[in-house]
Amino acid sequence: MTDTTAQAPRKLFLLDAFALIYRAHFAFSKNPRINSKGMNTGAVLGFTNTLVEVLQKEKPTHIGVCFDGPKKTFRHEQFPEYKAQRQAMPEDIGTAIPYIKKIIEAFHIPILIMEGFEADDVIGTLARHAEEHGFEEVYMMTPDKDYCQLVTEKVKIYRPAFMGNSAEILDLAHVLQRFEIERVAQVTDILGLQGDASDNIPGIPGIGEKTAKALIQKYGSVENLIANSHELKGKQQENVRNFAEQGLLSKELATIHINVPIPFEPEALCCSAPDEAKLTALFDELEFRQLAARVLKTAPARTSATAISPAKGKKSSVPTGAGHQASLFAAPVGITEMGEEEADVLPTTRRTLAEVPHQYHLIDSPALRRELLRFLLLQQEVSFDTETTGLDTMTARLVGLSFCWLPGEAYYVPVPQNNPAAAQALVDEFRPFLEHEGILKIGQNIKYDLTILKHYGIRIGGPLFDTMLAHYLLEPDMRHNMDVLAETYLHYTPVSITELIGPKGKKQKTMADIPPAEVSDYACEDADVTLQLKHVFEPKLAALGLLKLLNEVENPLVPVLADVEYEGVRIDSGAMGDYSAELQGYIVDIEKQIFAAAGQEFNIGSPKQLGEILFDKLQLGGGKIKKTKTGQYATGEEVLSLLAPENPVAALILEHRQLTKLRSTYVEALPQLVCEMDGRVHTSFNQAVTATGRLSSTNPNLQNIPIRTEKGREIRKAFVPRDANHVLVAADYSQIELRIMADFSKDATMIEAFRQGIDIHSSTASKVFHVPLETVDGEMRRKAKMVNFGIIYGISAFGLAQRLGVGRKEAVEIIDAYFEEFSAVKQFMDASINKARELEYAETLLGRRRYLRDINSRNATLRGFTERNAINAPIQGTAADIIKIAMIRIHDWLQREKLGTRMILQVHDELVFDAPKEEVDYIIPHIKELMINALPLSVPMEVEVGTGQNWLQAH
DNA sequence: TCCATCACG
DNA sequence: ACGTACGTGATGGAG
Repeated sequence: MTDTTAQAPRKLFLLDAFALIYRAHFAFSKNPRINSKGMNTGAVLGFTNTLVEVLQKEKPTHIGVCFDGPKKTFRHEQFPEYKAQRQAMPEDIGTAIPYIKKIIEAFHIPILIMEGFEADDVIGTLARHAEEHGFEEVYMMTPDKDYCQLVTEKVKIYRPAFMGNSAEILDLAHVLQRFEIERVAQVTDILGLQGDASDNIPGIPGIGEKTAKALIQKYGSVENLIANSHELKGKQQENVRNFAEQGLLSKELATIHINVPIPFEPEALCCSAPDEAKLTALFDELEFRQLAARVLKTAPARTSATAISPAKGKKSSVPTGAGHQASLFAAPVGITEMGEEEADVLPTTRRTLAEVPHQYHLIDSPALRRELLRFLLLQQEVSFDTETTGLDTMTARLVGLSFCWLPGEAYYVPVPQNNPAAAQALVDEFRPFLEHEGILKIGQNIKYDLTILKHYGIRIGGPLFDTMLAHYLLEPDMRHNMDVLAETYLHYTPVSITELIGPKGKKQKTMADIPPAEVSDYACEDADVTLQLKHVFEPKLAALGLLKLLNEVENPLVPVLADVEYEGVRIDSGAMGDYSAELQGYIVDIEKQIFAAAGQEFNIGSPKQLGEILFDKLQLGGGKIKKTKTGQYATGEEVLSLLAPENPVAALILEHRQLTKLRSTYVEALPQLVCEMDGRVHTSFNQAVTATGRLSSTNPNLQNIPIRTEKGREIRKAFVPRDANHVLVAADYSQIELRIMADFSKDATMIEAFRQGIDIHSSTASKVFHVPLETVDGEMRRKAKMVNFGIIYGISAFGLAQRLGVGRKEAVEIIDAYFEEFSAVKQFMDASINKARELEYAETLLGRRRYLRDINSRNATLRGFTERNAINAPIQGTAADIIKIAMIRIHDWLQREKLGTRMILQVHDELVFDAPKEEVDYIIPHIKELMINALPLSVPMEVEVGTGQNWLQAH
């Protein structure tokens, strides 16, 4: 960062022309740009936009555009099938290329082509030359991931911006993290193993992305993997041995060669002013008026696609350590010298504790503890972490607390003696800080710490900031472990827990087995890293307009979920046991019938064996036999239902499936998870896993308890109130997602139906089938219901046809009729996709994003998926936003009113409460009101509430 | 560890 | 020409 040279830094951009042209072309393929002469100008415009943007925004000192050379490359000689699946170049691209070349020339940018080599070889070679010539920054501009193998500290990938979203720079750390490798050269090993369908690189069968990463992590290279194939097991060993050569060839094909005989002439790559006359003529001919205005007049400032909203709340003036006198609390030192704005651009090697200045202190005397507490109470925000004996909050015991309020400086307070009373005493000592309402508490997955401390009678006070949730809003579909976050955003590798407590085993050590002096660095580091992550994430969230969502929804939801989990749900284990026996009786009986029909015994639960019995032995299906993608017979619900008329055994198998599912997943599993202390099950709600903003529930999953079938419903009878003085109260949003669709689309017909309180599926049926509401029959309503679901999911004729069991033609007619009647819905769906194409993300009413980076993919299937996501994600996500707000307000209200009612479950559009009988009549209208008004829409919200002695009754 | 299957919204 | 409804988690079987 200390640049002492007089010369300005040299910055080279190398563009992969064909990759960018293809991407540009397909980005416009859905609504092509045709000029008055009938020419499809999408590719030219997209490419030129990209070029102009990089020139204006990145201001390179040097630039070159590389095209694939003519003739076949050496790769085709090695492997004739190479890129054989590639379709011929679309005609529109063929006509675009001469124009693109002229535009590049008008910009005075050299075009680089080498016969017999592809652009990636040329770019790789030139990038390496440039680095050797001392260029400070070299960017390979391409959407192609193969280039990852070329990335170094100086050479990075520049993934171009498209239509308003910002560009992305992939540096060394990104690449290593993404492929989970140690050296970028191993990218070729990964690609060599897993193959690449688009280039027709075969790879090794049975090895996909996951396996490839794991194998390369273990063996380092394809060659070494083959040499050690004796260590592999079964089919995998067989495949690696049989396809060893194919694997090596694949690696070779994926390897970019950086020894292309091309001279490196920096002067030739120098940027210079464009030939404006030529550009004017070209843009005129192509009818690029806006572009011409941007390029040829003044250089206008680009407006950002997102508004930057200032951070809300108090201007924090965090006391720095400098003013404090105690020697312990010295001046701050940082883990890295990196400023926030540099963090995501700078590639650095990842550093560890030993390489970085820090002051971590073990606080192990009463005097030091008192002093620490005094300082804690002076702060406005503190990150803290609990060290415990395990991850299960119900059984884990506290081992120590760490705190940090200045980067690089942290404090660890161990529990003085290893006993519960000492832990309680320590917690009590720090209670004034922990319960302080004025201090912001920062943590990574802070719900865990809240729950641990709750067992010691602490209710954490003050606002919360969870770095895990902050990152969840920034990158919803990535992982949010602290270690990954530290590597990505701080270029720092924290001490691993394994280093401290040893590998997993039967004699697994816990924190309590390690001397506090050794735990101290680890614990301090966690609090320190968490604080630094907060400082990195906050401005990013502000820039994307996500701070409000974090501070007003996600962070306040944390203590609510902690309470919901802590309360738990009582399960009637006796009833479960009885039902298990009953189910077992049915299962044995059905098994006998199936074996009789099959003429032999076999494992009904094995899709493989079942397929062989049904299709080989019994010859069912009359030739029309479906296979799964792995080549086995498909025996899913759909297939078996089709076979049912042909042979009664199919229906028996379906029934067997249902019963064994109920037994193993619910009836047997749930009682085992009942906590001995209180007779309740305590699920975990994960707030940072779904792509849309919903919660998920694990261990056990209480969001998929059966209800749709009679035998399944029985299970809900075992979900009971805590005691005889309580009842369960269940409150459901009615049709929340369709109401959101009505609000988003402002469709008059749909809004009217909701305002009048008409059954929405009947209403839809009446419109679609053109009959009066009164004459809508069950069958019409059923079909309309499926259509309504389809609307929320981003409808497709094929999908609807499948669900309705009708032909595709009829499905198309129904959809057409729907869009005729609900034209605003159709417009909204189109607009959603168009918006997502520009932004490459979709957002909810509160600004929660889901990135849709494949929305402009040229792979039609992938693009189709992503387009449906563009419609579904805002709807599903807004529903999630709404119920989260309701949960926070209801929890808040129950506390303020000091009521005994407890929220005990959330199931996406339903909340369940365990309520004292005498409170029921009082709480119901309030809960309804709080749910209805959580986020008012232009259509009324409806909430249905029921009560009962078990969850089934409460519906 | 992956796959197929199926439970829920 | 292709292959499709959206979002989850747990299970048993097979490699």
